[in-house]
Amino acid sequence: MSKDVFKKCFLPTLECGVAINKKNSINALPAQIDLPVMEAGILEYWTKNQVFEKSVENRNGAQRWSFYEGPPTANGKPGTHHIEARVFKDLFPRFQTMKGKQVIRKAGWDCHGLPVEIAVEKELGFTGKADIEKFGVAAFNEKCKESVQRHVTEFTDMTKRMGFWVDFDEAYWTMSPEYIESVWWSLQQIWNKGLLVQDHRVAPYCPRCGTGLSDHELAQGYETIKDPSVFVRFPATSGKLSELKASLLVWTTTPWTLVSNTAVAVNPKVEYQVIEITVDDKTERLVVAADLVGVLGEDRKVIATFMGKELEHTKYSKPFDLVEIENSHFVVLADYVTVEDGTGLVHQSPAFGADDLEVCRKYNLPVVNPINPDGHFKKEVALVGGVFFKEADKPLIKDLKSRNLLFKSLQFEHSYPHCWRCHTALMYYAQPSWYIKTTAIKQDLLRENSTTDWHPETIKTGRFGDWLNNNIDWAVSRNRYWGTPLPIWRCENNHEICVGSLAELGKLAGQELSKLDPHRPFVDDIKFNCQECQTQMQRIPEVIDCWYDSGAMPFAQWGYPHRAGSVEQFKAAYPADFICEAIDQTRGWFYTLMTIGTLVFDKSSYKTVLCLGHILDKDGRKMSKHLGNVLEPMPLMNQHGADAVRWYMLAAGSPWSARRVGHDAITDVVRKTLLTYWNTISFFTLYANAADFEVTEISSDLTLMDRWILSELNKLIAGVDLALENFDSQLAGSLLATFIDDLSNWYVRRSRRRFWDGDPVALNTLYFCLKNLTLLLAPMVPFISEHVWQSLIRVAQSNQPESVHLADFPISDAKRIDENLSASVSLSRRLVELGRSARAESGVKIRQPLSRALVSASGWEKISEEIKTHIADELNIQKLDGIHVAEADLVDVSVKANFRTLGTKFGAEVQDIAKAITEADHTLMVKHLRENKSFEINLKTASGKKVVSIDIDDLVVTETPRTGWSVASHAGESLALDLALTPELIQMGVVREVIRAVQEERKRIGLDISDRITVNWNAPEQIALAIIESEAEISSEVLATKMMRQSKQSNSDNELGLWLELIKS
RNA sequence: GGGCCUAUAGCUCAGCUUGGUUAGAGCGCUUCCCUGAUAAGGAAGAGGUCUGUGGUUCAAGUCCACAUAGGCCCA
Repeated sequence: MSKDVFKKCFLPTLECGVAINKKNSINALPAQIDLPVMEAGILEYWTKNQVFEKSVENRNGAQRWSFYEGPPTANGKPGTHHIEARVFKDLFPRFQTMKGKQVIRKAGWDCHGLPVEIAVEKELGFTGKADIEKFGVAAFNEKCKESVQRHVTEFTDMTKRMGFWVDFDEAYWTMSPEYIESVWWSLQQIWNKGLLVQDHRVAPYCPRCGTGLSDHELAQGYETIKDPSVFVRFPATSGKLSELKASLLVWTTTPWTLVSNTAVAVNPKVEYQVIEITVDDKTERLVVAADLVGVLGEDRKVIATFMGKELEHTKYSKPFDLVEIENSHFVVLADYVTVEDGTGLVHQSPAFGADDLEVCRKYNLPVVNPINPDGHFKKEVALVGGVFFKEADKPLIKDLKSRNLLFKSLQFEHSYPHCWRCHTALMYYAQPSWYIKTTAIKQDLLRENSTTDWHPETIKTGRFGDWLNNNIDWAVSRNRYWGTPLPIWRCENNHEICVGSLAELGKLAGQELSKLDPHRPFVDDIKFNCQECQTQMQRIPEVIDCWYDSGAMPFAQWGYPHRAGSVEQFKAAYPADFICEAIDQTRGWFYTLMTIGTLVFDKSSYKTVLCLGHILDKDGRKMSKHLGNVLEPMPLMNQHGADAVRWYMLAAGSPWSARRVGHDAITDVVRKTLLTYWNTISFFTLYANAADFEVTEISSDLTLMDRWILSELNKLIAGVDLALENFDSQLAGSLLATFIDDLSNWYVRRSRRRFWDGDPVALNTLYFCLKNLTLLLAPMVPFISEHVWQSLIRVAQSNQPESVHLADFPISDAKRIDENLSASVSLSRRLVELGRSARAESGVKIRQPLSRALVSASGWEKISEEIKTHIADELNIQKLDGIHVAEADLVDVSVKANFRTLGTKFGAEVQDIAKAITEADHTLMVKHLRENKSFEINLKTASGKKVVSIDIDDLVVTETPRTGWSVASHAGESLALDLALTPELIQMGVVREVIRAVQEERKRIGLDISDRITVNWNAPEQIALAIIESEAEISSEVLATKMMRQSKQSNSDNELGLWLELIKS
């Protein structure tokens, strides 16, 4: 069907909400469906009727289920990974809404930060901060703002297309003045607690560009280079090491940092040895970790052994005397020191190493930095003054050698970060920076994490728990332009004040500032006098980490506490019942959200978190522009349909494990599940239309098949509900797919005749199943379920809600669940499979009736006559019997040990028992067991003879007739077909062939399923006799009012030699 | 370099919590069958060193250790 045709038959139904045909009965829906076209219509319907808005309003006064939208950074085009998170962010709010909760969904946009700045710099062709300053901060920030707005449009389009319901009109923007004010307020709270402080921080820094680099920039610029690696002697000058005349042996790959050497770190728990070696007749003593003495060569002697902690405060003579460093040069203890490479003694230069800085700070050691921000040693430094840091290695090594301090020098190949813009080797460089002292609230964070519900659970104590346990203070300031300005003003005498709102700032400055753009450079222009010393205060230059912005969204999205009504809005939604992002957010948003919540409110911002795995390309690699394997979301949805993509993300794999995405994979799941569902809908409408079906209560005279499918349906409702409560969309998906298969390929298949006959009970049962199935599918595949709701459910029941998404989630009726029936039907389906297998094996077509089959299976006795009829009918067999009716000596019995039961009973003896069972006379053993319930086995064991008793459950028994039968068996169940044919059976086979031929002809010439016909026919004599004899049966099957043999007509070339002509009567 | 996650059929994935002797599903492939849901459905077959190596156990895809590869985060 073409898309245009489809639109025609689809849209009118939607427009008026009722069927087009005048009887107000159900329309037959086409068997094919074009998902993308259908979805366009649904999107229109939702917008026009404000269905999303209504789904929220409908739950006014209901229990709140709070969802926080993690704002995407609008610094580029949305990718397929953005769909992934958004599918899950949509599913659970829809589900909870249907369950009766109110779920307010506020969109959000993360606007600030280096990623945006870099994108703009690229656009403008900038290479560094100097270009930005030249261009002007105001103009640059304006460009950033424009860039954000441009990309937000693309995100909005994608989000709407995929059916993610979120409120864009009320979206929060982290760059809006009221958002920034709210962030300021929270920073002031933290400031007031004394947890926002300025400190030195060692960060990767490009000396050429004059700027620090973010981690994400760092990751782009690793290059493999060769560096010198030197082992240097630091002679001890105090304590036992000095008495032993030993030198500390220190290893480093950055000799240039030795100029500012401040201390040597050892691990307190590692064993160190004083080793005496002799090289070229010179004997010396060196200190290295016991595990690393290998670096000293083979010829060595242990003089003394110390634990690292015993060496603390041992003084040594410093390697260079080029800069002044007071109260320093002794051994310090640090847990991070390892014995994996080097010597186990680590040179400390706090200006150039984050670990070094942290360790030295504990010992109150000074931070000395002999290098200018341009990467060159300060002019006044002897030997290397004015030299670029990387160039200083050579002269320094030469100098060490001349003073006999160099023990060994090698070349060392490793990957080292370079500036991704100019390829200059980066320095780790100490810069003043603002910190939030998160280490001070570490215990609170661990407490909050312990009550957080993580999915999957391993993250809680694993990745996230580890991260919290190793928590370091949050370096929150950035020396950049496009970000929330840090609201701290400082005077000449270093008095500082942290401002919490524009009103407060206005008061301080004595001017009306409520309309001030709080961004740079405007905010930098606000100056006022210090209240303590009256000198001028001006804002410090830094902006804050954009991760703080997004982590502040629980309150900042409402403009809390400044905006009117924000206090109530915040309280009603804090903490969130649900947040959901991919795993890379453990140290990102998951962390900042919990940390800011705990800092400001002493309570984490979320109760439950779903942590998704990443999606990968079809070859298992991550998607990146660099590799060119990115799947664009819009074309993906326009090709397969948003529902198809959604179903794939939700159901084809676990939410929390990484998954591959490719076109073929999506096509597969759609064909299998969504189209089967649609086909069943289409099948139903075909017969409901023909029968003028009307919905009624579930009838009391249900058939066994009806009771079975209703039992399965109620199990499904309970199962899907539980799975979705546990955020396990894969389980929900597989339960739904199994039910769709049960419904389509067993219930409908086995009940076809009832549908042909327009049986209202069957139609009503199927309708009830489809309606509930549609409700269950609605949160996962909102488009096709809405389409079915509009074109079937609301047509059949005009009193139903105007959208499936305004309906309530079904409630499972435990009274309708019948586990015994379920087990029986399940067995019957396995037996049918065996029967088909036996048919295929023997080459006797199913169209050829057979007289009898024998069944051997546990549970067979409990199977009702009605189910037996279904098996017989499906296999075209006249009579089914249990194997017990056969003469015992005609039956083969084979027996295998059931290890599961035997193993638990007998443990280690199980192998001997299994052997004894195999060797026993199976026929006798089974006979004995059936009569006496137990059977004794004589075992020969190492310790002598032993008798053990087994029962029938310890065996897997397979019984099969010995001769003249076609047998199929599996796992202890078997079915045997009696292949003997009689003339009567053969004639019945012929009749079936004829009926099939007529039906095929009916379809070929395009008759409607209810058209009555006259059949003109001819056939060879033997076939003709059979036809004449069974004329009544054939007529009724093919809706013939008359059957007339036309003996003059010649035989056709079909298998029977049958000639047919059908005339519509 | 460290931590965590993943590895099962040609492809996409279940199964592992709670070990049981013939490891499943769908798609794809081959050969058949069925025929008023028919561009659907069914059966059989080919296709698996359950990444590898050790260990625990009567028994390991499943539990443990190590290794390899990929992913994520951190250095």
